Amino acid sequence: MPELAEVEYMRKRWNPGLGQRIEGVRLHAKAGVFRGTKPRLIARYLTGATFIASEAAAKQMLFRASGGVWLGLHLGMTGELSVQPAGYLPRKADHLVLEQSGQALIFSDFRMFGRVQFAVGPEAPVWWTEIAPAVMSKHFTREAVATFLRRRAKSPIKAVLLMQERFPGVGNWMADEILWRAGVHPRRPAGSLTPVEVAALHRQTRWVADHALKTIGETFADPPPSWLFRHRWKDGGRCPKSGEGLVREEIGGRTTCWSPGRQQLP
DNA sequence: TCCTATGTTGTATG
DNA sequence: ACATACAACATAGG
Repeated sequence: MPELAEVEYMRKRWNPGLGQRIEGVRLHAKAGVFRGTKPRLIARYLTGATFIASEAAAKQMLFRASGGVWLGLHLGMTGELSVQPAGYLPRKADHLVLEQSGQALIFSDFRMFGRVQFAVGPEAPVWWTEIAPAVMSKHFTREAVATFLRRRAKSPIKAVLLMQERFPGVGNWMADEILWRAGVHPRRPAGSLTPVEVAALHRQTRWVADHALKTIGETFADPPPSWLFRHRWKDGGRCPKSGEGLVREEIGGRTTCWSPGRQQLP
């Protein structure tokens, strides 16, 4: 489920816990989402700490608690955050539960492609600070995109858009939406795009991120029917701009949807 | 039973 | 060292 805007929405779901003490921690220490961490240490440090602030970047979230405690969450493919009433009994996929007075903050992920990260210290940990600058930031320039596409010249542009080191937060549906709006065929080699196409790709990346945050990121509401998003999920969909049938094929290992009239190979 | 799924990551190959 | 391609991870639902 989660790309840039879905992640932002999920981050805010824990807002009711801000300013509240974490009275207890329940976790599934052997769950794959804790790979590379020491779950018992996480439980020990979080217990008694106060949840202070959170932010999202790319497809990740960072939760800060008192005492220099930093909790990172990645939702993988099926991760979710929720708030449940106090006394809630964790279910199978509820791998991390932060108990507060009157409520519990839940991280669940049945497929366990998500992950938990953890650090203690005065500064945000490197696994957070090394995330690429957001596509809405001033660092995401047309020139940076052009340089990156040149370095990945032979890969299909669809696969390149999924690379988090340059397009943080872009996932499968966003990549298709961006290419559709830019009028670029997903199978085009990244190095073959003209300067005009690179400019369009850069502009549409920002546009899609901005508008997804305003719809999905705020209320989890679907974007309007004018978006490819609303038509791309199953066979038989029609292009909201041209009305022609959409095509779905696997590109770069991911199901890809495009509008053949608007997005052509040379 | 078989296929698909809004994501990464390790590994093999060039 | 770098770029590229793809299997693997784990689970549910159609």
